[in-house]
Amino acid sequence: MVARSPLSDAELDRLFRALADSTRRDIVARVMAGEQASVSVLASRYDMSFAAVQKHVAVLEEAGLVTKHSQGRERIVRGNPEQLARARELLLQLEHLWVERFSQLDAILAEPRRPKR
Amino acid sequence: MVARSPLSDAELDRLFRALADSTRRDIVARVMAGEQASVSVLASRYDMSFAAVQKHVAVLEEAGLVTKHSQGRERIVRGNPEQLARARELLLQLEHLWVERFSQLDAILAEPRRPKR
DNA sequence: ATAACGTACAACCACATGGTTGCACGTTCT
DNA sequence: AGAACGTGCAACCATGTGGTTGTACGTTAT
Repeated sequence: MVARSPLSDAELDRLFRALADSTRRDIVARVMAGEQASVSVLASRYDMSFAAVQKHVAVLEEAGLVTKHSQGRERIVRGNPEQLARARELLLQLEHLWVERFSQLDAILAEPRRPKR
Repeated sequence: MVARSPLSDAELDRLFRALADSTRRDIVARVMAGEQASVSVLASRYDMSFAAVQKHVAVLEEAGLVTKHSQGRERIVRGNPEQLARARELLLQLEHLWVERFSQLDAILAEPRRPKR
């Protein structure tokens, strides 16, 4: 159980926005799976220009989902699972609200008499 | 453990896109928490026009995160935690790829001699 | 040295997004 | 019946997004 600082609204916006594109989700999947991936190698996998893929990687990097590391003239893209965990954490919190409402409901039903409105 | 059918790329796009806005995340939080919420009651909470909030609710509805139910002249907005779970499931799968890479790595290191390249 | 490669970035374009106002229409209240 | 309310939708606008091509620049290979 690692203590993770919560993300700001703007960071969450960027994070979920980055995940809202199938090409970017695919890139994340590849780099998380450990594929040795320079930007151009990634680009060769998709039916779009190098520049387009480069932009996608930049979006992922700004969202913190990947990092880039210079290696000669190449930039190697690596996945950052921690940011995935943070996104997941938020979803879990939202789901938790759903669960908690029932305990609230129970409390209301346990009242001797509930006030009208 | 409920068997959930996987979402299409387009559905995932809509789902994460819907979550990539702090106003929408806040609406989700409210309705998941069980707040009795017509569209106009929700709208009164935010510093923007009714129409803007109505659009946000529409985006959430198309993403499957909320449902609307007629009640007289009002439309009551309810949260749908299942769609949250599906988004969370995808993140978990991506994180799982990260974990699995190490077992792959272990296998490679366990090789008597690894081929160059 | 020169060519080829990998990357970054700017300019541009079509379209989506998030906001606005205004209007139409069904429902509720007097 | 008529006023007020709640909602949906269209038109509009500024800005963002996802794609393109072209250019520049450092790194590697010949």
